[in-house]
Amino acid sequence: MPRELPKAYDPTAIEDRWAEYWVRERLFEVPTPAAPVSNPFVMLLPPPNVTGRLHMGHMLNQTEMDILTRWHRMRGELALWVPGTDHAGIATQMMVERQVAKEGKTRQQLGREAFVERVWEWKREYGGAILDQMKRLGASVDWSREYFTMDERLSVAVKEAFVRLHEQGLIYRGAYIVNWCPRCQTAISDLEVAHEEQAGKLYEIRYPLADGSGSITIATTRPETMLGDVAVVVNPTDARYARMHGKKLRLPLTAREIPVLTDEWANPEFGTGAVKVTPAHDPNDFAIAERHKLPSIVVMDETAHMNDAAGSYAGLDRYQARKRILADLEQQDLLAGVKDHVNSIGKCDRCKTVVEPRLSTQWFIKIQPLADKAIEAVETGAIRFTPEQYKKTYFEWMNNIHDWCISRQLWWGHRIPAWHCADCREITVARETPKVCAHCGSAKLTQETDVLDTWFSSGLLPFTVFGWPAQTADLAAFYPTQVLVTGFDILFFWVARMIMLGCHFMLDVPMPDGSKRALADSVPFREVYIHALVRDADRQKMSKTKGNVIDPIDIIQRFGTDAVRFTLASMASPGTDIAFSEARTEGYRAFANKIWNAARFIFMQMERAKEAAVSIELHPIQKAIVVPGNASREMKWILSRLSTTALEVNRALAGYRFDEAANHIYRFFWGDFCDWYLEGIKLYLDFSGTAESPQQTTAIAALTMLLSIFEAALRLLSPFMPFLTEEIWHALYDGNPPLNSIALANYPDFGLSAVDMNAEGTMSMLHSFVMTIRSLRKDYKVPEKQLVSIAFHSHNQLAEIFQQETEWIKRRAKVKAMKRTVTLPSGTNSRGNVNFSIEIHDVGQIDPVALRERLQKELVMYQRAAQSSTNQLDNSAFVSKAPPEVVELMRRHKEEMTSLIEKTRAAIDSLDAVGSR
RNA sequence: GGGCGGUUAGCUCAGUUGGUUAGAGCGCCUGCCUUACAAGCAGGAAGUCGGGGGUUCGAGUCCCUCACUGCCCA
Repeated sequence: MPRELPKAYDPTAIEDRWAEYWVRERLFEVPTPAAPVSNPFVMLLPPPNVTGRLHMGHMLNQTEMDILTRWHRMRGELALWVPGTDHAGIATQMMVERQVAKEGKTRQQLGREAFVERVWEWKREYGGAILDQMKRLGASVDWSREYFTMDERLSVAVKEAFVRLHEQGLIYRGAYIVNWCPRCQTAISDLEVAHEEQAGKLYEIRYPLADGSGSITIATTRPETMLGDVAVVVNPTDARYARMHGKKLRLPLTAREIPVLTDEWANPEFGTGAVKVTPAHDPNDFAIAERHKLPSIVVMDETAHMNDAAGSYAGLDRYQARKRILADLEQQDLLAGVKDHVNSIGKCDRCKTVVEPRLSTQWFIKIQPLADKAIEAVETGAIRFTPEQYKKTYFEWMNNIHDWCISRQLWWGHRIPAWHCADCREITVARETPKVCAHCGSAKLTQETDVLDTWFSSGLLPFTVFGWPAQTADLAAFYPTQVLVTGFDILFFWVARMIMLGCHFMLDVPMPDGSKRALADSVPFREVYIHALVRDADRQKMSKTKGNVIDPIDIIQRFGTDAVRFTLASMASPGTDIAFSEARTEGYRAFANKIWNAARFIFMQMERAKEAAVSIELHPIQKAIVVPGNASREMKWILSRLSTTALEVNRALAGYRFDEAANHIYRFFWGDFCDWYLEGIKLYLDFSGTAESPQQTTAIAALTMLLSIFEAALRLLSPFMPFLTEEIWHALYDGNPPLNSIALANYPDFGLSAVDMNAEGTMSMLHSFVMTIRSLRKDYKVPEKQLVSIAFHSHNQLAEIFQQETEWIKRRAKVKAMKRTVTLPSGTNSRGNVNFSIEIHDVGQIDPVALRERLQKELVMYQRAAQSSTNQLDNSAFVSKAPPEVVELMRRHKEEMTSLIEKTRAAIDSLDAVGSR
């Protein structure tokens, strides 16, 4: 006996239980296959920051991945989804620094070792929060393979990757201008800088010639950097300054003299045409200085305060210094002008502090050789993007790529495996801590203090999680992964870098059979699916400052995980951001409730059967549903609808059309299964007859089919609503299912042969027959419960079907008597289409004005449609050029319109006749 | 400045290679507590597909152009 279900669907009562069950039963763990598996479905979870909390973006991302994984798993493929977290260098360090600050200490006071230990403590305590939230979403990941980017095994791999790149000459160290965040006190990569337009000023400053023969006026947006000026450049073609080439200028506020040089960079159109050169604090100036072999003078420290090189301004922060410098210049009458100017300033992605371009010694990856392979991988189709347009964005970036600054002045992260020699000043890069300097043999070695950019380690994940650099069985079985599902915001940060690093390192790893690996098999994943951003219902980007952040856990508690998952899936159409609406989620909770109640109804019928001592055989997870020889029209129809839906869902999911898949299932479940099938079947579920009476035989057949269809439909829905379907599925088997989980059952896919177009066509005719009667009833104000008599006219074949289904029609349309007429109904109280006409009797009071108005409107619409098809058919070009089936379709359409016009006219006429009586 | 999108019902969005009367959910209107479900049932209203031009027998769909709007990169 199936378990009793509560009357109302309550997700909170079931979801925690199953979420916990799936993890406890280790249902989704995938051991290393003993033998090679063809086309396994392998996917990596984009690791959330270990400091993170689950947000809607994660939920969308994880819902999509879970649907894919569950779908592939149910299709019988090996499906492995690997979860993990990212150590998130800056973010995590910041968090723990704040914690330490509450104790009145700084990380410097603690010292590096003690501080890093504190971070580990923090991670052990709180680091699992986001993955716990993920468990609540029902994500079917393999928890036994959970990774953390700072794990020992992954750290070894990071070290190995660094050393190899260094050996290959692809990592270099040098003093260059980098983006420096004065708050985080570390270098950051170009990608971590967000540029913003801001209203600023353009200051014009006079630099007097040293020989007293005049001055040059330069224009700058950052006067405080002038203390580090080493030259002024003008365009060689700029006649205004021709006489000054090579002369010396006296740099105001300092005791230094700097030359006037010529350089193409100076734009005569911009400002005054003369540009100050501050190589240590501007990337363009740095390039100019390189061309002219100029020195660099750093005038600020790591915190963007002026340093000793800034003379009397030392100690001021950069904005105070600017004020003071401007005041001093003005006092000396050297400030020639101030103009409004919109300039673009770079801010640190993480803390929004204005980035200070700064000359410092950093580690870089020579990126071009890696980028070349990464471009080729996408060009040759070894990696496919969905939506395809992102390919362009990818190429755009890849083709204009710059070397990647990978060193960070942080303590939390993978420390660079390089050692500085105190004696010869050379650097030794090594896998293991070296005893002596590789260059001079000295033992005075100290390890590099910098750590690696977090994205360096995460870029390696697709192979390091499977054991690289060792040639493990996992790596052989699972690399490359199948797909990466992610948002466009980390396309460059992570996706592009995984492609570059994957292609680079994996190309050297032989295939499982020992043969050489091609580029197409070196890629980290074969497909990239990029999803949209989740916005609020007003399409605003969610942000803490705006206060419009929707907390997924909160929304889950109100509507259930299944409803939220379904909302996200149904709105996830590629390339369009999701405006997350609660109204929509409410609608899908109603959908879940609908299915819940369908289950209750079905269980009641099972109960009734049991009471009548009838045993129904429940066929589990069968590949195909067998239609009995004497199957009813409705049975054939619902099976066909299920098959069609399964076909469409499978096709949609293969193309990442989660929205289409979800909508097909929704329409099937509610529109076909509940509205028609479940209502119609009530007619046949009469178990009161004696054993083996026709009545009971029919009932058994009907219930058996009902159960098969419902069970299969649950499987179809399961990847989208795993909790609800798991609950009902277990109840269906009275808590004793053939498998531990519906998620392990196979996914419905009955093939094209199971589609019965004839049955679908006939049923839709019957449906429109019933709907026409209902519509007439409403038009003629027949009370809801009152039965009516009808007369109908139709061509022979269809009329026979209507007659065969008399009982069904009577019940569905509240009809007491149904009569077939040989001729068309006279027109009174009648409606119809090209296939049939129906006249109802026992009508109530009508609103002739409103009805007439509506009929008149319909008439106009039909006439317009008829006219347009007549025009087309009269056009010889159309008839000769359009495909014959289109022409034929148009003919039929015209016929149909003509018939509708006639019938609508007749209805109007009869209405007028009634009115005039 | 360079690049990529979007504009379809009151709202949020679908609309495959051009082809009948452009669809869905929510909302709205009307009537129903029909014993699975009022988180429901039944019926209904609602769009000159951003403007203009072009290609075509035929354009929401292809091309040009304008307007508005979003994002990415510099």
